[in-house]
Amino acid sequence: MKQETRKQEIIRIAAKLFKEKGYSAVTMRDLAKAMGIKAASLYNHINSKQDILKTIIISLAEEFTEGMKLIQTSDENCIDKLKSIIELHVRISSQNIYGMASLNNDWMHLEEKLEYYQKLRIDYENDFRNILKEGIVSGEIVNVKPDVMMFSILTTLRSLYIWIPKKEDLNLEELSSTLSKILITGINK
Amino acid sequence: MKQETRKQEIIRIAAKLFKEKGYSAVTMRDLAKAMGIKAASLYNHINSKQDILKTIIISLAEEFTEGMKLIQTSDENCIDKLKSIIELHVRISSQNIYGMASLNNDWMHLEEKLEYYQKLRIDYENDFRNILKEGIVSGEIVNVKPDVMMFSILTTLRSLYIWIPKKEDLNLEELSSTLSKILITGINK
DNA sequence: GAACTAGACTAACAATTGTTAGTTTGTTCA
DNA sequence: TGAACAAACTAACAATTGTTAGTCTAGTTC
Repeated sequence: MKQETRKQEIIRIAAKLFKEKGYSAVTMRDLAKAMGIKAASLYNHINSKQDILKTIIISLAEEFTEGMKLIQTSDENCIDKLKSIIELHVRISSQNIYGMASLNNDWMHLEEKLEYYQKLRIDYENDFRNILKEGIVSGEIVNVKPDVMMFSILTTLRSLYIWIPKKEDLNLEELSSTLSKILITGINK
Repeated sequence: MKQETRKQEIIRIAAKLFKEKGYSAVTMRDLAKAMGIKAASLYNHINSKQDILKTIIISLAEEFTEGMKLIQTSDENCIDKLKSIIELHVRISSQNIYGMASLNNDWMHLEEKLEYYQKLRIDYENDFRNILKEGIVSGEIVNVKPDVMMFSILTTLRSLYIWIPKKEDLNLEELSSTLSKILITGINK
């Protein structure tokens, strides 16, 4: 088990505060207080507030991109690819509850990395939509608007970070399979 | 068609800015600039920045609560109640694209009205969950965890404001029925 | 024409913001 | 012992924050 550096600790605590109040509402003095030090001391470890946000968001976005590339190039059928995407989101979200909040809510405060982030996001959505479209062609998936299907599934997956911490008895595999059932086969009997 | 007061105009423009950058990142000078006036002039019409947020969020939250009460006390079956909830969200979200962003992302910056908002939210979720539970008992809805079902459907509905503005050719009734199909009967063929 | 009103303005405030410079403290290792 | 380093500190900065006080202007009403 690798020891957490002071920088990593600052970023972890920052993500927690960002989740509670949003990037803009968290001051460097808030963060320092949560670390038990003075604001100026933070700058021995990090370059800027913006840099913290960038680190949190970009590392997560790249993790999703890598996961999607693996799924996309696998030889699973479309339904199984969808299940793999659901597992990907459950895994990353449960491991990064706080960071996921920044990814979802504070990406617009990225500065130099904003364009790069937006490209990753658009590519991810395109890959996702293409899997659905393939499923429609192959007859695995119903022929309704792929945009609406993607929106529905993806917003649910993107919001997992809100909901996971509220469940005491969390079994990740069980959550993935329950979600797969609901998202893929619906709730109607 | 009632004429919009200056106050309502300020609130409308504020909601638009809040959607783009979040409540905390929007300054009164930003808002004034968007209105074409000076920051101090805003205070001829509104009491405080906080008051703007409160107005946006509470009016929307109460609109949802009223809608839910009507659906809850109707004599529809559970699946039809769900469809009515979907229509409720599509209608309110499409009429208040900007305000919905504040409702979803900036509620934690409410001050005196925070508790009241949270009560409305919890009550709404309880009503929603109870409809699902009734559907399970009556055999209309599959017997999987109602919490996960509610989370899945509700997060999709709560995110409509992100997605609706991107669709040029928006037919609200069509969107409601497509969403009903996807959320209720799933995407599997 | 006088009074009133809506709605803008300038100027300023006290507090808070992210950040820098320079210094001190304690620990590690040659 | 002494050099080196990580990590904290104090003090301060220039800019920005929400907001107030007081004033001016143009239109409406009596």
